[in-house]
Order: sequence, then C-alpha cells, then structure tokens
Amino acid sequence: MTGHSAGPSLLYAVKQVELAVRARLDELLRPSGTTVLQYTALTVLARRDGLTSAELARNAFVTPQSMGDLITTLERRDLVTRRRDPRHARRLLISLTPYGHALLARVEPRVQALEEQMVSDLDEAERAGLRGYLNRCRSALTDRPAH
Amino acid sequence: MTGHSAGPSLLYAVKQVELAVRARLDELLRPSGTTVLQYTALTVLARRDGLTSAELARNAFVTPQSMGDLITTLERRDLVTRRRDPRHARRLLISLTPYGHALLARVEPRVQALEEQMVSDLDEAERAGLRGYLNRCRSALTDRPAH
DNA sequence: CTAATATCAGGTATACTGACATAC
DNA sequence: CGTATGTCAGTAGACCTGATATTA
Repeated sequence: MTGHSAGPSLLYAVKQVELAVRARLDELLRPSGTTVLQYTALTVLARRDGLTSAELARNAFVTPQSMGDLITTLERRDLVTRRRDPRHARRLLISLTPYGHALLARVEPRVQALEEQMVSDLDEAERAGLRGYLNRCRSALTDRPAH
Repeated sequence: MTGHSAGPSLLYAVKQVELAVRARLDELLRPSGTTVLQYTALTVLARRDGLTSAELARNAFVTPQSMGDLITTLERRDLVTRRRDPRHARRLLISLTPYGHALLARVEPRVQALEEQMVSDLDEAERAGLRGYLNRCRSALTDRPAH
C-alpha cells in the first residue's frame, strides 16, 4: 500500500478543506455583513497597515479592479480609510478605522474557534508541520509563476 | 521561539494556497471554457458516476440551487447528462458524457503539472503527511457541523 | 517613454434567499 | 405529514476585460 499514494489529488484535498472553511466562515461572518474575501483583506491590513489596493490585489491573486471594488465597499462602511501617500501622489494607503478594528475583534474569537475545530485532531507538532507544508506550497506556486 | 507558534493563522495559510492554486487553475482551464468549480464537479463525477445534483452540492458546500445552475451549464455544453433514477422518480442521476471524459483527459496533464509544482519542495513522506493532515482537517470540520 | 496606480464602464458567471411542485 | 429533490425567479456581490488619467 506504501509508495502508491495515488488517491484523490492534493489539489483536491486543499480545495475540500478550503470549501468547508469557506462555508463555515460565511455563516460566521454573515451577521457582521462582511464576506470572506472582505474579512481576509481586513486581517491583512490589521497586520500590515498602509498597504495600497494594488498590493492587496497581488496578495489575493485578483485584478486591481476587483480589489478596488472591494475596498470601496469597505470604505463606504467606514471599516477602512484611504489617504494619499505623501511620497507618491498616485498611491492611496489604506488603513483600518476604529470600526474596522472593532469588527475584527468582535469576530476573532469565533474565527479562532473555527480554526481550533479544524485542527482539533492534530497535536502541536502536526499543526506546525501542516503550517510549514502549506507555506512551502505557497512559495513554490508564487516564486515560479505561470509565465 | 518554540511553543509560541502564533504567526498568521492556519486558516489563512490554507486560504493563501487555495488562492494561488485557483488563480493558476483559472487560467489553465480558461481555454476549455470551464471554471474551477465546474472542473471540480466533473472530477468528482469521474470518480463517482451517477451522483445527484443535491449530493454534489453537499460535497461542494454550496446550495442545491447553485449546483443545479452549474449542472445545467455543463449539460448545455454536453459534458454531462441527467437521467431519472429508476428507483426514485424524483432523483436525477448525473454522468459524464464522452465529451466530459475527453475534456478531463485533455487538461489532466496540466493540472497534474500544477500539483507537482505546488509540492515540488516536499519529498514523498512530506506529501503523504500533508495529505493526511488535510484529510483530518476536512473530517474535523464536516463530522461536527455548525449546528 | 515605460511602468505602476487608480478609476470608470460594461459584461458575465456565481451563489445566495425565497417559493413551489413533486415524490418517497 | 414531514423530508428530500429539483426548479423558477429575483438579487447581490465577485471578478473579469478594456479604456483612461495620472505620476514616479
């Protein structure tokens, strides 16, 4: 049985976990009125304040236009603000507002609980292993792009 | 530094890999005119012929309506067919057509190459480890649903 | 001039809620 | 009757291509 791993692909395994997570995150976030992608953008901004829409777009593998729409939505809801980069008049730096921070703080416990459930069957070493594998997969895909 | 894993969440790590894969799969599948979710449904049917739309919907964590739309699209393109379940007049069993099989066969090498790139930095044991962890994450999420 | 950023316009595919008929 | 399946209708949000102005 060994050395014959076969079975469904790893691509499929990743997708299955992501689909399950997405469905749960969706309903978890619904009361706050944010989508999974909006929430993801907010958490990225919480860690790295002052990114531009174009940088966020590259991070999420979407076009600048798509990310621009999303940011406009968040701005209308007062969750983020945009200000001119003093050193580059074309760039708009994006930051969370107090409302944005508050929203993240409000949902964070439930998101944490979801993650805990996802890895509930894995011990500490296994969680670290999974994290490492995923990071290496991400790097392998982005360091050598399609073209 | 040990025992303080912190860092970005595992939820985020999964999402990042999935986003990178989705972007690459998207452009890989574009010539064939199928979306990632359509392709996923086709691969599921290739492995388990005769599923219903409702079963596919549960597998993909989407509503029956969404999956119904998707299947209708695939049916119009002659990639799948639906036939009445002789034992249950309400159910429609879905199968790949020869065109559907041909499409999968056509893109399969490139999908395989994408997966290979994703795990290019992992040896055999690590790939098996990743697969096992992902499967256990999936089970932990689905065996104990939200409500 | 070239590359990057932001934005407008428009179009398409996705996936939802709600309602309903039918079959077990 | 209650549950599951499939479908119709309407809607919201996602994401794209293409074009344009501006700035380093």
